[in-house]
Amino acid sequence: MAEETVSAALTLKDIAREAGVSLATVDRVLHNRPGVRPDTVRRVQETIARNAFQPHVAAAELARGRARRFAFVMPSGPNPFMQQIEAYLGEMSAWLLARRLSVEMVATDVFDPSVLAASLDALSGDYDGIAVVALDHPGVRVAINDLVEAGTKVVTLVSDVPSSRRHHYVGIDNIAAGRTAGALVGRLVGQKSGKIAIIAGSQGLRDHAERIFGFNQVMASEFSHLDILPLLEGRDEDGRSEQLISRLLGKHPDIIGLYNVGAGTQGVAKALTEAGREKQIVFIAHDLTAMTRKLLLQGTLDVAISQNPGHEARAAVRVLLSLARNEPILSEQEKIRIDILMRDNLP
Amino acid sequence: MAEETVSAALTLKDIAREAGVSLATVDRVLHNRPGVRPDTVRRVQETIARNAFQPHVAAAELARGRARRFAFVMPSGPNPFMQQIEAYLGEMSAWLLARRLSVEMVATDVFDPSVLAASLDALSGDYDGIAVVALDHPGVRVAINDLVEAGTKVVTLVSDVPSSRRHHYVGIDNIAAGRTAGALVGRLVGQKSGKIAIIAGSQGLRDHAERIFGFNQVMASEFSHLDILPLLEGRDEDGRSEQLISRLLGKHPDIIGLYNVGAGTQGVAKALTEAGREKQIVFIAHDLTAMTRKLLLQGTLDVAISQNPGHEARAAVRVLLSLARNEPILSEQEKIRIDILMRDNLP
DNA sequence: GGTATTTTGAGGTACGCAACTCATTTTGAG
DNA sequence: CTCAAAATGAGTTGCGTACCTCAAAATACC
Repeated sequence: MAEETVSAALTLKDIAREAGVSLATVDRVLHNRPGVRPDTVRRVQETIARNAFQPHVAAAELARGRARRFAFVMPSGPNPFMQQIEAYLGEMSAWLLARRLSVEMVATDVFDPSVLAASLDALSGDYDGIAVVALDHPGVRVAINDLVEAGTKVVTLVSDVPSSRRHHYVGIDNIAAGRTAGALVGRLVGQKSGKIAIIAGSQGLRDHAERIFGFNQVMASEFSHLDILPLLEGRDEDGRSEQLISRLLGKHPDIIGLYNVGAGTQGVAKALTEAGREKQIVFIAHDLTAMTRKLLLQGTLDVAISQNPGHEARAAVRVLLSLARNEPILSEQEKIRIDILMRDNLP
Repeated sequence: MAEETVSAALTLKDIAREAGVSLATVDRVLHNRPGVRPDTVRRVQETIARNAFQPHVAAAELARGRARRFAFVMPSGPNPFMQQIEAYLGEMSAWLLARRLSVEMVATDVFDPSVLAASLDALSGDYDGIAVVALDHPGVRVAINDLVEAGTKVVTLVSDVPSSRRHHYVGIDNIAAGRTAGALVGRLVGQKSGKIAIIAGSQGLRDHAERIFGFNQVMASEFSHLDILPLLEGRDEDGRSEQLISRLLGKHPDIIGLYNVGAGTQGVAKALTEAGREKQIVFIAHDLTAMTRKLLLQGTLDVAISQNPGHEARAAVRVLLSLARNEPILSEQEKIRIDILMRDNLP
């Protein structure tokens, strides 16, 4: 009778034996520690590659002892989107605890570059990884690069700083989001012709500017028969947005579409319903909140374009963890999709 | 100077001390082993709860030694959707290896209840968890229940068997998907009136039947001015679907909307373009493949309703793993969304 | 009361790796 | 060839849990 061939998973010891070196040397190679001849490094790495060896993540985690600390740098003040991210992190607490990970929230004024940069500087050295809702500004870029230089893993969240050396961006392509909004407005107004209104928080916000850009791109190239009204800026405030839209509706009885790029959706909706035109005007906005959900079900809001905040929170944690462990990232998994939410596919 | 308060994570030893029992007893409680007085069990559990203690997953994983084995029971034959799931599992191979997990594919005729049930029976005892694309049939239900009874974790994938004792379902709500399709057709045809065509693989397939149900529901309640043509059955084959649609288009010059419930989208698209009516007719189908992607970009297909196969593959693995570890499941994370994909939000 | 049974304690081993020390060997420069 | 520096080997310890054995204590039963 043949002996049973037990294909037990390989261990570092097996790699050491096969490469003809000691465990200590394999360990040095694996962690880029100095004191190994380039020749030997190659030999060990080849053995690892040939056997498709992966260190047992549980053993590695257990052996390193210290827990990993991550920080989420988020805007201060009451921002529903950010509050959702925080809530989803809370839902993960058992998951985090079982892995001995700690995630701390750091609130700061992310809209002031020097304040944000100072906040980031202050975190240096204390954390293994940092997720930050960042403004794209030279000072912030430098602060991020300093963190990376010091060995901290950095992930930008929701808003990217592409010119920095951050390891990863967790968020959507806002130009594509704007294009999606444009295509939906154009398609949903049907054969009618008329005016399209567009309101944003501010053109100075990178994500808003990008959405507007994508929106205009599609409107110009595919729905040029529609008349786009000049952009309004509502500063993401309900009151101001309502005022602006009310006035606009009064002036233009032939508005058939409305795109709200940023927050303040409640104000916009109020203006629409008070004018009694919520059924005639195609209304598209961003993000799924309790309020936009209600508006979708009522029919006031036709489409909500959304990025899943739960997914973003979890993806940021997973990416930071993979980076800290020197594990490959499942890019498909961590990519944030542009969700088109209508009444019937509400999650 | 005050001593530093090191808040090291709790261990089983700490729980044992605080509960006034030995490590062995805590272990017995934690793993539901017999030989502990109910009174003591409660005391230990309370201590665990009071401290929000979570066993260190890495230590637990390392200590148990044996690797976990999972099986994916999938339809045999060339099914692009299933091939995608397989491909995504392949992308996870490093991730799986690092956790010493093995995932094996088992192809079978999932459309024959007795064959499927026999396949499931044959797997009993060999696996820690099984994900299965299951037919909803009494024989299959029994096979699933037997597996659960024997301690195997079972997850239904894409197609559910709600009456069984499976631990979890990874897939979408197909009624909601049909409703979404209906709402989109209704909205996108605009003010026009005319006929709506609908073609499915077979009404006998549970997912198809559910989508049709949802679709008709919305059409009846909200777009009753549209004339729904009798359902065609294309058996998910391109050739047959093309024939059926060609004939239908010839008979009805006033078709303005078309919903393909199942596969065979290529055939349907061919019939549309050969009739030269791909721009006039709103066309909605399911799933994102290389082909539907092309059709979306061309404008032949207006919307693809999709469930992310990568997400489904990963969610199934994660859920099986969490179940095997007796860990809580992050339900938000594992919920599969109904994706509305248009040209501008293609992933 | 004594005996059988149940419950609990004490302790050990193993899992695979990180991180470290110290001794030894090899290499390279002069 | 000599000596210093670099490279490598050999070994230890500890991480927190699972799983096991055996003895001791507590309890139940008659």
